Amino acid sequence: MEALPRETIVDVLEERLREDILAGRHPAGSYLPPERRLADGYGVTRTTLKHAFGRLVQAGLLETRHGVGTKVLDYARQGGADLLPMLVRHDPKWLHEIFEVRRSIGALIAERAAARATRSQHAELGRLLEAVREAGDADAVQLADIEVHRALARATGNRVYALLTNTLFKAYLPVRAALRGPFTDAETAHRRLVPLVDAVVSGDGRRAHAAADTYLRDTERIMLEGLA
Amino acid sequence: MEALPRETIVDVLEERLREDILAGRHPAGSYLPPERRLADGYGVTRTTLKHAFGRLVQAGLLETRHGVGTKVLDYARQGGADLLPMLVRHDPKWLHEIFEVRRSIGALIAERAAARATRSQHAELGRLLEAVREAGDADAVQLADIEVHRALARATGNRVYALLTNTLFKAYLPVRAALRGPFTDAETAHRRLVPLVDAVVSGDGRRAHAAADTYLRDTERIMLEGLA
DNA sequence: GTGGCTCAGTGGCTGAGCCACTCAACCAAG
DNA sequence: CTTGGTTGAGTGGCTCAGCCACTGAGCCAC
Repeated sequence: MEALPRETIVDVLEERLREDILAGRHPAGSYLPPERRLADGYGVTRTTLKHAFGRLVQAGLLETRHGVGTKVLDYARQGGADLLPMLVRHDPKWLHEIFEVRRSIGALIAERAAARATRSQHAELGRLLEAVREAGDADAVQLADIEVHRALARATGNRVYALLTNTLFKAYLPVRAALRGPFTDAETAHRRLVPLVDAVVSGDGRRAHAAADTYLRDTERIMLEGLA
Repeated sequence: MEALPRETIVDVLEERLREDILAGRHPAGSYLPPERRLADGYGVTRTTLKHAFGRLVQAGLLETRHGVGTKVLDYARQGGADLLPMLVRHDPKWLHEIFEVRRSIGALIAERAAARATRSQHAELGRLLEAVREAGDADAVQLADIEVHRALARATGNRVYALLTNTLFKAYLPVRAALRGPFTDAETAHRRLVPLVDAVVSGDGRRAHAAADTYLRDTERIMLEGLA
């Protein structure tokens, strides 16, 4: 088992604030009510509210200025990719756009990985691929699959790809359970990955690019079917 | 003028903690000292420390568990792209890797934008391109240039590209001043952008892809020269 | 062994309070 | 009039002391 999530007040408050902002109840460019009043409204302490603010500030949703107030930013303009988990939870339509980007970048990563992966990275890919086949349930298969893609990103030799991959995964992690379609059968999931890993290990960039595209299109289609 | 940054205690503390973590003084997997002791050590209140913690938790550098402690995570494994600004500040070597990714994704964006941009987006690109020429100093040129790229990302019709673009810009924003090389002359900067915008407006995906690649290689080279 | 209890240690959260900053209104000097 | 300084209300930044809630290890009764 893995120990997981506690829902703290700050979590709930952050969620609530985010919803209020994304839903337009606090339009971009406007100022939030003063902290004392807002905290009062939500029934929490100012300190707690500020903790929630801190997260939203970092995410690019808010901007506080000492002595002035807290301004709602336009996330499309100021926000970074780390907003995606929030945005997906707020409106699943984002998933389509995330998948499209994932497909393009995934192909890019496969191509780079084919060109640059080291021997030991080839071996690691093999091990992780095998782990997909041996995973117990859909959940485990999905996680094993993610590990393969992480390893591919590492194999590019560019750590930024690894971080981007993390970001995109985090984006649909909140709705992960609804996207298990491609992973219900370990054997099938494994088979679907083989051409991609093969192409990368063979060092053929073009083939790796194509294989990644195929793989991502297939899994994407199945995932989106599962949603409908 | 633009009103900007205040360096608050939390900012400094966050920076300090981050350095201590990235430098390995708190290795991944280990636990930080208890908040009370750590706050004492840094000479701040526990509340303030927790604000700094909050940011690092969100960035994927720390994980707190009620009743247990605060664990240092492996950012390469858990961290998202929003860590990049921190990482660049800690070690400028990251810039090379960021630039490589920016080049690949930039080309991707240009290609998509060529295929999908609307008439009004074409017009907007024209306006923003003109703004580059008319910008006053290197700083303004750089900002105008960024706006062109933001508009390109929007023109893909996929909002995730816009967020990714923001993320990558934020990554080198902390060292922006050192990367002004390509923007010292507005006329030159403008001329360099023209083929890219032209290709996108013409709707020729292949040409847009190539033009973006050329543009990004050129500016990248000049920026990195400026660093050395 | 097994299960329940206790307790020390940890992070979560509070509420009251002071400090620092910003802005607009006012006012006096020119 | 214009200019420049002062003031005060309102805001976020930060502290402090303290209680609550959770975890895990050790103990104990069964």
